[in-house]
This record gives sequence, C-alpha cells and structure tokens, in this order.
Amino acid sequence: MTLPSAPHLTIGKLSAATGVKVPTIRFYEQAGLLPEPPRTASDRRLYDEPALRRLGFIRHARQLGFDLDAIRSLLDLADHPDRTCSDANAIAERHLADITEKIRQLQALQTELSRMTTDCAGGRVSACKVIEVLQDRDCRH
Amino acid sequence: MTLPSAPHLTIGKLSAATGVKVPTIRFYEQAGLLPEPPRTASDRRLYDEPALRRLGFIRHARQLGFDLDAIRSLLDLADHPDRTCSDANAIAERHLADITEKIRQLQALQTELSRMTTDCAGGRVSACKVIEVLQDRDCRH
DNA sequence: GCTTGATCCTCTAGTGACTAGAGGATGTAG
DNA sequence: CTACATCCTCTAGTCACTAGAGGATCAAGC
Repeated sequence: MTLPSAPHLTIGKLSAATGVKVPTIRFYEQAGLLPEPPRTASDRRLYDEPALRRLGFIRHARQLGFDLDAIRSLLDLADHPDRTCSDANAIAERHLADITEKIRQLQALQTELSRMTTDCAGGRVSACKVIEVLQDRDCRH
Repeated sequence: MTLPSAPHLTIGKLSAATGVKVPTIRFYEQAGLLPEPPRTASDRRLYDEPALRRLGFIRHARQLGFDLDAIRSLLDLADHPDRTCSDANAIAERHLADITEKIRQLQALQTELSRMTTDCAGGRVSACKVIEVLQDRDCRH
C-alpha cells in the first residue's frame, strides 16, 4: 500500500528526526542494531523510513532502560510478527523485576542517607553523623 | 591510649576481613583512596588497623552509592575532625537528591513497563503490547 | 569559480568502578 | 620436596556511549 521510499535521509537528518546523536547512530550500526545503510558515491550514509522507525524503536527501548542485548532480541521479535510474544514479555518482565529490585535498594539507601543528614547537627566533623556512620564498621548491610 | 599495631595483615586477610576483593583493594590504592602500605622483603603489601578501618569506611560509602570522588572528599574530612562538617553534609545531601531523582525516574519506567506486560495478551508478536509500545514513535517522553 | 562553514567519514581513546586473565615469584603445609 | 595457595605487575575487557583527531565533501553566497 505504501510506496517504498528511496533512501533520502542523511545521518544528520536522521539524528534530528529521532533525537539520537550522530555518533550514537554510527555506534548502533557497529553494534549490529541498525543495518548498514546504502552510501552515496562519497561514502555518506543514506537512510529510509524503515531505518527511521527502527531507530525510533531503539531510542524508546533505551529510554525504558533496556540494554542493547535486550533491544537486539526485541528488534528480532519485532521483525517476526508471526512468532509468539512470550519472549518479548519475558524480556520486559525480567527488566521490570530488575527495576523493581533497584528501586527497593535505592529506597533503602535513601532512608539511611536521609537519617544521616537529618541527624547531623552541623558542628565539627568529630561529631558529624555522616562521617560517624561511615566509620562504623559494625553496621548491618 | 591504644598501642600502635605493627602491619600484620596480608592483602588476602584484609580482603577477608572487609569483604573487599583483593584486586579491588589494589585498585583503591592506585586510585589514591588507600595509602601505599609498607611491603615485605618480597614486595607483599602489609596492612595495619588504620588501613582496615579506612577500607571499611570506603566499603560502607560504596554500599551507600557514593562515587570514588565523593569518597575521597569524605575521607579527607574524616582525616580532619576539627573542620566543620558542612562539606560532608553537602556531599551526603547531594547524593540523597540524586538517589531520590533516580528513584522517581525508575518508578516512571516501572509504571510503563508494568502496563506493557499486563496489557500483553500473550498471542502473536503482531498483537504484542510490548513490541507495539516500542514501535509507537509518537509516545510522550 | 572560489571560499567558508557545516556536515560527513574513520579511527582511537576516555568515562566509572571494577573484573578477568597472563605470566611469573613467593609462601606454606604435609 | 612437592603441591598449591597467595601474591606481584600489567594489560585488556565490561557498558553505552562521548570526545576528539585528522581529513574529505557538500551547499550557499559572492
């Protein structure tokens, strides 16, 4: 239905269109996330609409915190709409579990740091709660 | 009051006593967090009690997520109990603010990922919410 | 046609906080 | 005396970029 568009985007335009920096686009190509695009006679990369969509996909996945390996798998799945999506779900759920765990850990740190700073009366270092807590080697962690 | 203890801990004992791996201890020395310890005739490092305490301090600070630069500053403050602790407090509060912000961001990701995975019915990739959300380039982020 | 400045190319090295491994010397227990 | 553990230094790898060198090419204005 849609006409196949000839490659017409320079790497700079692609960068502007997606918000992904030019060196990062080249990095993604080298990392195997983007296919090598055709080049002009003077060796410049030329991108088409599918490349634009693919880079958008990568960008969104990165914003969600997926690492490049996970994105490789997700892209592979997106390229095969006939497969079941259980793999995609597993990747997302695994990532969700990682994030949930990370939040939990950070909240524990938040609690301890918050206690440290509010306890500190602001006098000399010798009476400083921040330093004192760090020097206490018998803490439970 | 306490007797000055002669260096008696090998790097392996120090590692076992603090839970910091041997290569990491050497790395901290090279990074300037630990002073160069005396050596045996055969060039092996020998640590004493103050070194043990210092490494414990570093370990605890790392567990709290301080970066090595911050730890350098905190160690410097701990070495000078006569100074005011406002610098230590500023470092801790800055770090606390960073962590709070990070938690906020991760919670946003958690929400979106959670929506993605629960929406997914588990059929073909062509109907997969996970892949679909990633392919949607018009999302607001 | 010519100049200027933007954009493009490849390649290397740096970030942070380690971790892994090579290749070799030394220490310790049986 | 023989294993085997531990130690030494040094280099390189991790992740996802980012910065910069050094050079080619392009587009616009004169």
